[in-house]
Amino acid sequence: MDMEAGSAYCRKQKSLGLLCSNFLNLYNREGVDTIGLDDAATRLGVERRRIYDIVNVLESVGILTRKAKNRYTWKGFSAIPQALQELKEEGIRENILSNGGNISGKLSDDEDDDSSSNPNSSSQNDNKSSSSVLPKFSASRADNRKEKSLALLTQNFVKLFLCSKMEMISLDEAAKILLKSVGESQPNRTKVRRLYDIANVLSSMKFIEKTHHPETRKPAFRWLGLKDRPDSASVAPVKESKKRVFGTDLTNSSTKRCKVDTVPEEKSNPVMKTKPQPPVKCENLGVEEDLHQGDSEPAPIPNVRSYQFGPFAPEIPKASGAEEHNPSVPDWESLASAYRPQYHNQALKDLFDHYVEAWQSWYSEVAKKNPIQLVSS
DNA sequence: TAATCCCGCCATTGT
DNA sequence: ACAATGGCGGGATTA
Repeated sequence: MDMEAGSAYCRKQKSLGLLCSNFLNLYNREGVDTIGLDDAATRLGVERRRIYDIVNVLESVGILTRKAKNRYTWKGFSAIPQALQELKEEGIRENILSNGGNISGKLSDDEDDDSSSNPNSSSQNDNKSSSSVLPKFSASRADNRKEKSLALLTQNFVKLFLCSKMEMISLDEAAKILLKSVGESQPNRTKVRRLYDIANVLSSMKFIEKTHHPETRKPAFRWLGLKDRPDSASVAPVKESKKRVFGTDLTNSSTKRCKVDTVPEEKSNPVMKTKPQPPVKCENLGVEEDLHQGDSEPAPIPNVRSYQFGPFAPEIPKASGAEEHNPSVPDWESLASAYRPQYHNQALKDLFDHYVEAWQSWYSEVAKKNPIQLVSS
């Protein structure tokens, strides 16, 4: 029975990784400096919950910072090197894998340079209470929650790669190692689930890539991080114009999986809360709908929709027709340029180009200063 | 079947 | 009290 007509639910189109890619190329353009969660959710066509996931991991890597309620500040890719550097230092300092017990308590978790301290203040600050004295382990019961946060898990996961020598880790191992947090015990079934989420978004940014353990054949992830780029050489910069195009919006969403639905059985109770607003209006987001910034773009887009993988979907679908390149994929840059060609979809091509460009600029930024160089605070 | 991981309920925390 | 955040894990989807 059933009546699916042409669209079947496809989990991959709703993955966090893809969502992350969309998020990135939606906000990674000049003019953007602040991001509203509601706006993001609407434009990307996903529920708020998912935005929290994305934002949390992106913040862990320095791309964003929370500014206020419902609002994040876009720092950009250029903030990554610094963040990773600090993450690395922190990791070495406290953690030290292999451990011996656990990461010494957990004190400072956040990183980021943070702006300088307020210069203002001429003197005694006022402020209310300054109870924090820092001594006394204040293992606040409250912060217990943060111990398990996605953000922290992300940072620890990254630290693991940054500090440890092993460069191929399976999520199970990672979960086990990262279990050092306060007396957690037991199986971390949940933790692994979270790790999958994290791995997906990190993969979409190409920080890591999925592979297989040579021996075990078991799936594992390899750190790509900011691979040093030897000389630019490849990648022709700015090939075409098209700096900020984006008229097409690729939303995930189309055919939901939904939970309670029209089940042919079961007592459907009255009262099912279900979602208050299921109207997933996804289909095509307006091309013009938009908001601040006068981004007027004629948007020639021919109605895109199928589109199956973002420019950075993990694992390149070998669907490519005529491609002659090694499967090893050592460098993204070369691969990227090799790929650029055929894309029947104009919009997709533009989008891809844009991303490549952004990535490039980020790389050059990184290239200027070695990643392994302590930055003077 | 095992590996992956989306979805959204609902506990927390913020205002 | 209500709104914003975000653990958590059931179970659908994929490999």
